[in-house]
Amino acid sequence: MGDDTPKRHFIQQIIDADVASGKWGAPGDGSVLATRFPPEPNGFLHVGHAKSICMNHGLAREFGGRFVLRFDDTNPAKEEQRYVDSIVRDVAWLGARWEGASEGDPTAGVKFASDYFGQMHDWAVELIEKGLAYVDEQSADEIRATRGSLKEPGTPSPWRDRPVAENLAEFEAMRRGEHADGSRVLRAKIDMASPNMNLRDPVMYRVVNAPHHRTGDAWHIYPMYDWAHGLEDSIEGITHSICTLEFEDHRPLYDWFIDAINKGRADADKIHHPQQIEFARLNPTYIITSKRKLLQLVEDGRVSGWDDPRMPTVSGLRRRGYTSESVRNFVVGVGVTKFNAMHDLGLLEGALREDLNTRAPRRMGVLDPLKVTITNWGAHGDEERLEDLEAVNNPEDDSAGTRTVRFGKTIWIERDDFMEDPPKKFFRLGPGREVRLRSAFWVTCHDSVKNDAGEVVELRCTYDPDTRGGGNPPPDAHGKVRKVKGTVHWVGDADCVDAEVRLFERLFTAEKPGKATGDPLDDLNPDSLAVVEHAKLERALAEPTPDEPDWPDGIRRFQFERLGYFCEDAEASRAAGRPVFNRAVTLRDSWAKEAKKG
RNA sequence: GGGGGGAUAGUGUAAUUGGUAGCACGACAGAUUCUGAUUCUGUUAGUCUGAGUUCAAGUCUCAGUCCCCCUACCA
Repeated sequence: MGDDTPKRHFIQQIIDADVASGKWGAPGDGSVLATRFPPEPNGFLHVGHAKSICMNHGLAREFGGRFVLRFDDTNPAKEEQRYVDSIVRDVAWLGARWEGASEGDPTAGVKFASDYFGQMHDWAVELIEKGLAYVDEQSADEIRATRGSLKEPGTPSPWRDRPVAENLAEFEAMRRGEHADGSRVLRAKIDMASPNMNLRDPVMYRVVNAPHHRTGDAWHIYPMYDWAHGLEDSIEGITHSICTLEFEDHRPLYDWFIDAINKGRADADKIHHPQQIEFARLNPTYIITSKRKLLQLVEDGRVSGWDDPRMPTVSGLRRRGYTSESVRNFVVGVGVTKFNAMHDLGLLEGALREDLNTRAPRRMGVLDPLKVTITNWGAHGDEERLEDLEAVNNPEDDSAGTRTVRFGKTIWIERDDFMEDPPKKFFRLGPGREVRLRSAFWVTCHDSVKNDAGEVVELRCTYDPDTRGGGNPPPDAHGKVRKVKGTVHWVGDADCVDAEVRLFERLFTAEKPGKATGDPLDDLNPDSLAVVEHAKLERALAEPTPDEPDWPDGIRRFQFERLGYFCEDAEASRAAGRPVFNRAVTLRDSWAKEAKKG
């Protein structure tokens, strides 16, 4: 305590003890550790999966062990190749390198449960032969009805005690596709009276006469999760099979199946028995992670797709401008426990700001442009004159260098940065007030021009040539130095590009979407997307410049000074034929807080 | 009238397994600042309840309370 020993979460502590005792190999040899990420290819990955990926991969890396990426593709009805492709891409983007990964081939080394169907089938036959499994001909409804309830035991199936030979023959018929979907299942013979529902003769195989995205029509039976999962782990030599809390009740079954296979075998022939460990899933505020609800958002057109920048999907976060580093920092910061927590979404946003603050080049952009005419510019007949000024790219990183911004008679500032009748604490432009234009000059507002509707459409200001570069002017005759309270961003009219900027807010207005009515969609934020059609950005933003960092994912990210962090939406830019930027997150804004107080 | 898990400042997470309850985020106040950003400093606030064991309990015992999960041929 008080020292800098790293905090070890409970799973690390379990592994520490296992490595020390040599549970899986020689004592002290961490290379025997093996973890896995086992997604079902039936949807897109979201932040919650990111936690699992980072933890499993991080553990393997920390101990020098193995990390396996394995698809749990045991249900052909719901699974598709396109999900495999997106998941592989997302896992790689998050920075997790799985065993067998290679630069050239995205799916190199990726494992599939379907590759083990043959082995699983043989083991199932073994259980039948041991009298530990039987083919049940009851319908799904009958099975459900006879399973009992939480407080009452179930009743045994009439098929429970049929002869081994018959079971073998029936199972073989199922496999060959001689039975209709739903007509038969293979069940483990455990205990219909168990207080743990999972042990009431769970289904191991069901008949599905449908093509599988990888095995085609080779199979007519498909294994259930409980039967398959531990076997997949066993085959791959997984030592610590880490899953979420709701599988705690399944652990006895996980162990039962492996023990059943090992029953009667000599020690040398026993299959590997991994340890299942459960942890609490990630549960950020203002977010939903239900695949069903996420799908509904997409299908109802509430968002533009799975990768809409407002979506909590990995692809959404990526398009929003999140870095994989920030996502990783967020999930490790949240910790690993068995407590059902609520994670403040502000932590995710903060992780992004923290990362981008040090890395993102600064640029200037005006979202809601207000014209400013410098009335004393060109007082000697050179009104067209433009002046190049040097602006620092990143005050947090000297190596980021500087760039040139071009100043002239007409410039644009943010409409918010002017008030006709400003309160005392407003440090920006107002009648008679002086501010600094970032990296440029100090200007004083003398006059504003209104349109017929009474809206201010132009500011007429003078500039002070002695403040070139933005620095303080020389002291006056009495040695007094003029001060200015505020600095505002701007773009020069002669040196800006027209762009579309998309501003995102949280997708939901409630901390726990759906808490009030049961339907998260009732808490949708109607203002989660605001499109700025005509922002004016400094020219450097239009095309990549050599002074920009090499982002590993190729996504250009910037801080628009005083506004927030933005990334280029390359796809949308191409489609629009002009730059399109997405706002990832705003800067912290203590003025907005102050202004709200009144 | 079942089974499985969990409870430490507002939020999240530690506490050498019985020995000074710490960290991060937030909030608040101040300093610095060519971004009302960043950075820095300070303040704030906690062991679910009640008994018990002990010199000493977040930690051990007992009894409660509250929360989450479990009745798919999904994973």
